[in-house]
Amino acid sequence: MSKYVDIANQLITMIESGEYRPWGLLEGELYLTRLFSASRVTIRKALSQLKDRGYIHSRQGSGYYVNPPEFYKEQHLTTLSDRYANLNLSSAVLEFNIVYASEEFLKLFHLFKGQKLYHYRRIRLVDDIPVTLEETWMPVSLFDDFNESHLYGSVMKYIENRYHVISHDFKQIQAVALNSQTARHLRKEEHSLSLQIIHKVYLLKSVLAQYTIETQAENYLSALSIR
Amino acid sequence: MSKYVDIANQLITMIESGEYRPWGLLEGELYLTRLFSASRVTIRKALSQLKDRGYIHSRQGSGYYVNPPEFYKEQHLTTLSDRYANLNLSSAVLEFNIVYASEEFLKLFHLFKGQKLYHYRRIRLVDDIPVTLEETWMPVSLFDDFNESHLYGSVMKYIENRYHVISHDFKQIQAVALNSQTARHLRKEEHSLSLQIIHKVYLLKSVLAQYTIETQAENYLSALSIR
DNA sequence: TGACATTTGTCCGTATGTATA
DNA sequence: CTATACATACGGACAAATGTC
Repeated sequence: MSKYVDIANQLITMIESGEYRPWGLLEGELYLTRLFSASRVTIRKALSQLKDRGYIHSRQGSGYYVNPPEFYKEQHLTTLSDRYANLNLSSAVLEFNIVYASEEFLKLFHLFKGQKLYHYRRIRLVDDIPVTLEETWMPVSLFDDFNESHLYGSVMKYIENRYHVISHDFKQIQAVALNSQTARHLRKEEHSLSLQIIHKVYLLKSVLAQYTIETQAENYLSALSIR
Repeated sequence: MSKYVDIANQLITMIESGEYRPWGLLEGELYLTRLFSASRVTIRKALSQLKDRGYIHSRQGSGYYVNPPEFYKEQHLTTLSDRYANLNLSSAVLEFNIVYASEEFLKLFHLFKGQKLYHYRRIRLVDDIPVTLEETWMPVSLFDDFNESHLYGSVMKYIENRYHVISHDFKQIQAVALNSQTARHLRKEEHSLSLQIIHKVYLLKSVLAQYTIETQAENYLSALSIR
């Protein structure tokens, strides 16, 4: 682990422990260089991570300020396992099979006719409350040792361990009305509105490793931009 | 304008002109330091901007790669004026008035009973096609010279010129079904699904300057995360 | 497999610019 | 006006990953 990541994590722990008031002032760069025995460049890199993740913001000539929890705590637009890090995340598998790729998927995954895809649907639960339903397709040719047992953990982590390179996660968000089956799985009313996030997970270059449709139980996501 | 922003803009122009194939290799840091007569730190800062905005990604030991246009061209989750920069953006004002703040708004804006809010609804059009309907509230006490003429340009820019500090834009996204009036304004079918983005724009500390409900005409947004 | 050059990533010290209080 | 604090920029060194011979 690099030094700035380590420092960033320590600062995040401090902030999440409630050590600072929302909108309150964080220690300055000079103080932090001494506290962590690091150069100013390294401290600034750590602080920049905290900015990107919504924990703090800064004003030239003034200082670093701690953001209120809603800016970093809520349903953010990242991967699911990231969103629910440190939480009691589990899975219920609804379906796992191997299918022939349709015309669209052949093109999307750059496969040849007759090649196959893993296909699964699973519910992700936090503290036994359903938060999303995922439907995913992945090329069999890329993952020869993939099986149902992987669905009970993080599939992203499996892909990372397998290839050591996930370059992109491209997401599109859209509004949907839940059909009766999905609503039942997510314990919502039929026809209630929610958000769907379509993920395209790439390995290298244009190699698409996973196509996922993630249907949320809750009808909101949050994001933050800072100057 | 700082040097790295200038370099970043030049690189973006190069990429958008189609000078590179999607997934193709960008020149290396060393080459760019010579091309722009800048230090490696400055080049890296410029490249880091491009990464954050979805234009490129990098791999240690290998190089910088140009992303396909869908990663940066589409409806991204930023401010509207940012999303449609360089486009022919115009406004149609539906309503502009001054109202007493409700209980909720008094609390949200930290106002005292009896204080007032500007309230407006406007349609934003790109090439005369409606893209969003905005409904906004802003405290009169913060903006004594605000009037309807400002609604035909960027209100964000007006706020920035007025106070020189916008610290945060906190956004929440939710799915909605368009009511008949909104659907008509956005030229969509009644009850069609779309996305709503609720913006809270902050000045300094906890000073909320604007609360906006932005209803999109199109039912999608995109985002990108990169390792 | 191993050695090597290349390229990005991390880290340090230092100087100067600029906004804030 | 001045001190403080963040922002930008330079130069240099070494680490780590990659691609190739």
